[in-house]
Amino acid sequence: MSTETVRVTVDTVALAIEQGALEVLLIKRKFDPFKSSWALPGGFIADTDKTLDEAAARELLEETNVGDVYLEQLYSFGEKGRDPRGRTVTVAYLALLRQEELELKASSDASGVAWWPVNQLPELAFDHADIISYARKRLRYKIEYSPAAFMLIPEKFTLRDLQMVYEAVLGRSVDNRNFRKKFLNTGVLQELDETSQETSFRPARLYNFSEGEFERLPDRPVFLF
Amino acid sequence: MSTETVRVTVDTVALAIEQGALEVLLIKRKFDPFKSSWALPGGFIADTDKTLDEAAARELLEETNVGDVYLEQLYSFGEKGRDPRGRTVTVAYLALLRQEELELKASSDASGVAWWPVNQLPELAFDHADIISYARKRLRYKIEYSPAAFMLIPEKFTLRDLQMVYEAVLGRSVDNRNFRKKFLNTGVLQELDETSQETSFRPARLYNFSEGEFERLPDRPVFLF
DNA sequence: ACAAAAGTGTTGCTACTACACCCATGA
DNA sequence: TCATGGGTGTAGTAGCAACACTTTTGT
Repeated sequence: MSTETVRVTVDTVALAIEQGALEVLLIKRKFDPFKSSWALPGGFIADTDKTLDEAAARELLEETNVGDVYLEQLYSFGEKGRDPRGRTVTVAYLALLRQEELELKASSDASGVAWWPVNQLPELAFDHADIISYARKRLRYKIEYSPAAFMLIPEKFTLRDLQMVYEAVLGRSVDNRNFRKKFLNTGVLQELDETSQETSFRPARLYNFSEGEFERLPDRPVFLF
Repeated sequence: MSTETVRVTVDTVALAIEQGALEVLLIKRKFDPFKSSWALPGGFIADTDKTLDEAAARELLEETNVGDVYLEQLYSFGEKGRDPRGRTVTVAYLALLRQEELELKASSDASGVAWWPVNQLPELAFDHADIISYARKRLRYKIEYSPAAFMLIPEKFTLRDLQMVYEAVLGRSVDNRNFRKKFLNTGVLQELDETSQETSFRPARLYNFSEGEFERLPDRPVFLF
């Protein structure tokens, strides 16, 4: 039995929807290894972190100025050779957020922070491309039986906003009549007395997500389209 | 940013069905901390392990003599204080196996190896009770959309064997007519020309699981009962 | 009046649930 | 012939997929 220790990092795949496309938050590395490559925000566990979740939240906040966010642990990566400095285990996290509410700010460890469309990523450091595709797969499953989609849109949203999330994540279009019918039937959408901002065409009704109604659903719901 | 290193272990929740009940494989610790408590088999990553999966397989083999097994990564636990020796991150694995095919053998690090019914566990070391309940939850989801159930029964099985797995994992009984109909309709069961061993009552037909047919199913199948 | 997206119903079909009895075998 | 689990069918229902047009609004 080996008692030697290894390095452990916590890296986050933060996803958001921008104009109907799924985007991921990346930082540009300032130091070696992979200096000036793009990479996932994250870093080594600190002694002050009581939990791994806390470490992920702290790193995300420090490196990108993004806080107060939905986070869930994804998977751990520990293949030998994935970090040239020596064995490193990375606990990957998934974050879901509303891009518009955020003000990015690069940390001193990074020479940049930016959103990148997941379908046009730059060269990435380490095995971060694998981690991102794992996160996308998880999200695809997740929106089918959880309210994950609502973390990607504003509190008040139109049915079209919601449908766009499903289309962006699933990568295909869905029938709008069936989509509305099914979602309205679940009862988790609370109709508001407001409509979307004036556009040059017909304004759409706004809705809220009702956490309470969601919890009250029998079994696991299936939001499959 | 802290660059200090931490200990990383890989621990496995190995599950099997015995007489209709779900059981987990535990070892009795020979050394402190938690000397002579029961715990999950596992240990520190070795330099020779190319991947975390490999580390889990190696530890399981060394500590219990169980090899050649289905393994999947579950979740990582890293809360401060979960190991009295200092910060330790544990990457937990799930193993599914057929108990009857195994010959257990405790390693020199352990003073015992045994199967324990998940509903009557002894006091466990560390946070291993939490890890086991996480594994059970994962398995509950998993049998609904994957062929996981077939890893828990012999290659040749009766429909009753299969149903028993679902009942043990879901913790409730299911209607046998509907169960048979649904499973036979999927086409993943290959009817054999054999029947189960002579019993004092009517022998049951044996089946094979057809991996090929499973892969050919459209979308993700839903084995929900 | 036009451009643009919002919003709406029906039909056919599939797949699920609920439910109870006869069958085959060995002792 | 009895005990034991093996094996089967139906009817009602609910929910899904497929499908195209009318409405509302601002310009």
